[in-house]
Amino acid sequence: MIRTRFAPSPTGYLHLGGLRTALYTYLFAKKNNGKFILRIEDTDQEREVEGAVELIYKSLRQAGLQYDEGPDVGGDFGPYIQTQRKDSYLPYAMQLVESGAAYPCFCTKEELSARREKAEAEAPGQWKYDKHCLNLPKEEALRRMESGESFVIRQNIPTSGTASFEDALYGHVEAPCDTLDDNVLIKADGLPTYNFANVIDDHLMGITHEMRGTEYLSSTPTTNLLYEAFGWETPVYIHLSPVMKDASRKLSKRYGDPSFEDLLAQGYVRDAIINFIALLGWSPGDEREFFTLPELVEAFDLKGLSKAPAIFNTEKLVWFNHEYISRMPIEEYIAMATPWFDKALEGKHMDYAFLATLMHTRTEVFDRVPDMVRFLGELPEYEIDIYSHKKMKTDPEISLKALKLARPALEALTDFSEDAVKECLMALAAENEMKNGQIMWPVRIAISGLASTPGGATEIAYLLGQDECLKRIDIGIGKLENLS
RNA sequence: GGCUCCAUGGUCAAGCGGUUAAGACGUCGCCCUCUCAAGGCGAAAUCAGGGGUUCGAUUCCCCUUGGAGCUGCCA
Repeated sequence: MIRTRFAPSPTGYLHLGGLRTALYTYLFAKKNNGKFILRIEDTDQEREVEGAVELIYKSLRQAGLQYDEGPDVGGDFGPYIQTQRKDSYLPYAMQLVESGAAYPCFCTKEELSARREKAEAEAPGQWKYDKHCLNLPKEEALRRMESGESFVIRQNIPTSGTASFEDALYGHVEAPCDTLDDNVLIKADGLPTYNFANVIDDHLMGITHEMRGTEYLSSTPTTNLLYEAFGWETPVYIHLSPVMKDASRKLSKRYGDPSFEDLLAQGYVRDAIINFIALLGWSPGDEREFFTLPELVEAFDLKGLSKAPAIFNTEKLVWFNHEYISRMPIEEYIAMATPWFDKALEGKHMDYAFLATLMHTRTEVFDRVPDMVRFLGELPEYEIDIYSHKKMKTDPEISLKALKLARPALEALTDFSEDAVKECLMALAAENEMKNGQIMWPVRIAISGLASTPGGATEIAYLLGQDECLKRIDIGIGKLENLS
């Protein structure tokens, strides 16, 4: 039975790189009929952010990545929050101390930094812990530990040879032991470090495949030594390349890059985000590009994972979002768009269902909707030069003529439906031997005040209603008459 | 500095010794059209550089260059 885990630290919101790691971890488990587990790694109490754990639950749920075991859903291998497993780590560390794979260290931070400073002066960048406490007599060490003296437990890395592991993606990775440091396993506060907690918990929770970011690639030979020291079977390692903002920066909150929640709030739809994220660093191997979550489960394969970092390209996300929005049923669109319509048209009566038909295929991201429809609520200021359009063969003079023709014709209409307006305006063009565009363009400009709009003159006229249309046409006529 | 990893168009990427080097986004052009979108058609654009190995390298090896990560009592 395959078991994978997503193990975030509660240090803030779920960023997109984290979301992608969670996604792949979920997909791999589900593809293989395995279990997907959530574990909270909160051993760094200082960095913990209030409410971050709940945010992780919420984001994962919103993303549709339901975990089979986790803090808020239970499971047979709990607790799933590391601080709640606090007491289970030290005995394992002591087991290592017993076998010589680890040792207690009483060096204070002050002593350490003094020695480090001195060493740096002689050989810059060469400092490693000097194994100062390694040779303390065992009895003395135990006595000092029991006396309540502050201590940490360090991993005893061999001074020669190499440490290595096999990665499903990167293959054989090895590092010379003499470049590795005697890492702290148990901190002075009694809590384990990431590297140690991870080994213990993954083993205890029966994790078979360890998927995580490449930032752990170079520390894995070291931690793999721990598995060997315990005599435990190692999981399959699968390191995932990072999601970048540009060629040299990772996506990060510090530079204002959006989180999953931010994207949702901006009006990106969940499935579009997931679809896009899935394809950032993974390829199905064929030319499909639209996937629902179940389809991703079906298609997912480790072989499609990319080793190189992928740059988060917002334009493509926007494209995906547009596609997903265009494909959603109109009812769903209306429901999603209404709050955004309200934002720009508050208080105005308007046929939202009709407006939705215009906006449906024109919506890329919902937060762009208000600016697109605002002109319906209030006629924007505009320059008369937008009445001129070469291809439509219009200029201010023709426009004035068109508006003067359209004004009474529209006023005479008793049915102001879109079809009726269209019929009326088309007839007008024909009667006066004008091109359709020579009527339509000026009318649209007059009633919208914009060079480009969602929908044409007749659709906008219907939405605005007869009175508002005539008012706006009068304004247009006024502007054009003032010209001459 | 040391160690580890990575490298196909602007971006995501297919390719896994012989291809006209897919596809998508974006860009540009044309068509359609009452504007804008949408849609249709088309175009430009990639194997970082240098050595090998081989009959033949985008593909395998080495070096250089560039980038990333680690080098914390952070994860």
